[in-house]
Amino acid sequence: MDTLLEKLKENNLKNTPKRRAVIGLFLREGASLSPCRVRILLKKKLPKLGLPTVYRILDELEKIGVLVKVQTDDRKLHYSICSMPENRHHHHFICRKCKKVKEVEYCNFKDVSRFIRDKLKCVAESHSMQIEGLCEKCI
Amino acid sequence: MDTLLEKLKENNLKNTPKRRAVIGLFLREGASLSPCRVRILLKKKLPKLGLPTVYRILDELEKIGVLVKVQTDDRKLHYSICSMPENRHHHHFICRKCKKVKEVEYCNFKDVSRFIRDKLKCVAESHSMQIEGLCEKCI
DNA sequence: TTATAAATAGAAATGATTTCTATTTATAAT
DNA sequence: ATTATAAATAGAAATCATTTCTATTTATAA
Repeated sequence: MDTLLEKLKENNLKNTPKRRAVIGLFLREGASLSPCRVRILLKKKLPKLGLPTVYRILDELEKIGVLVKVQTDDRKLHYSICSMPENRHHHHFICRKCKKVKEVEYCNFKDVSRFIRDKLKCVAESHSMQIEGLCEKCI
Repeated sequence: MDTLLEKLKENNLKNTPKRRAVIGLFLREGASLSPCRVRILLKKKLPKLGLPTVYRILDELEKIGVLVKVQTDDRKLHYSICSMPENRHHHHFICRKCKKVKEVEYCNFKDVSRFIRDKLKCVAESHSMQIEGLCEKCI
């Protein structure tokens, strides 16, 4: 938590109660959350927290690397906490039951891009992968 | 084209001018298109084509396997034609310049799911991957 | 040719996300 | 501690993709 709060300062973002609450929530939940869900879960503690504020906070936290966007089938915004050190490439596993997100430090970009080059004559520049399944607890 | 039109019949969908036009468009373009873009591109030929109709046609064509949804960063709907025989697992490469979509018959799901099982103690059930880059013509 | 269900147009609703403005607050300098 | 300042926030309103609804039109099988 403290490390994450320092990140705010490093990036000239003020340490406000709402930002702390959002970070704390993601740490507790460990799951991917939509802006709407974030608001609902913080409703009791922060009844005046507005949805636009939630959107802005999530956006800021993503920009400084505290959160990551997670792709979902419903094409809505979802974020989860990101504990991976900056710029360390990785993917995400999401439990389809409890929505917990785990970081996956496995990648085969080399093989993929070789395939793209040899078979399609194209140049792969980036890729993203989402893996869905059941986590340890939900199996 | 004829193969695709047969698919309509197989699935009890009528062979209408609008459906033919949409399929034809995707065949010509070979790129991923949003519903809005589909409408714009067909405006001249079908001035009365409504957006709700486009949405419904795209949805139907996806359900019968003529089109596939393509994931994009903007979290909007995008489709592209799918020439891969049913249920043959594959991924998609999208050119970031011209938006052309190419099917990628390469997958490393075995390795990924082994990693998920051994390192995270989770069970991977499905995954999706998008690869972005430059196609032959746009390099 | 006709009867029928399916397909469509167009208006309207929905709902996520963004923008805007006035007010409040964290923080650095005193 | 106080104060000045820019940054952060609330709340209303706008935007825009997507969906729903209803009346009308059309493809197709008999």
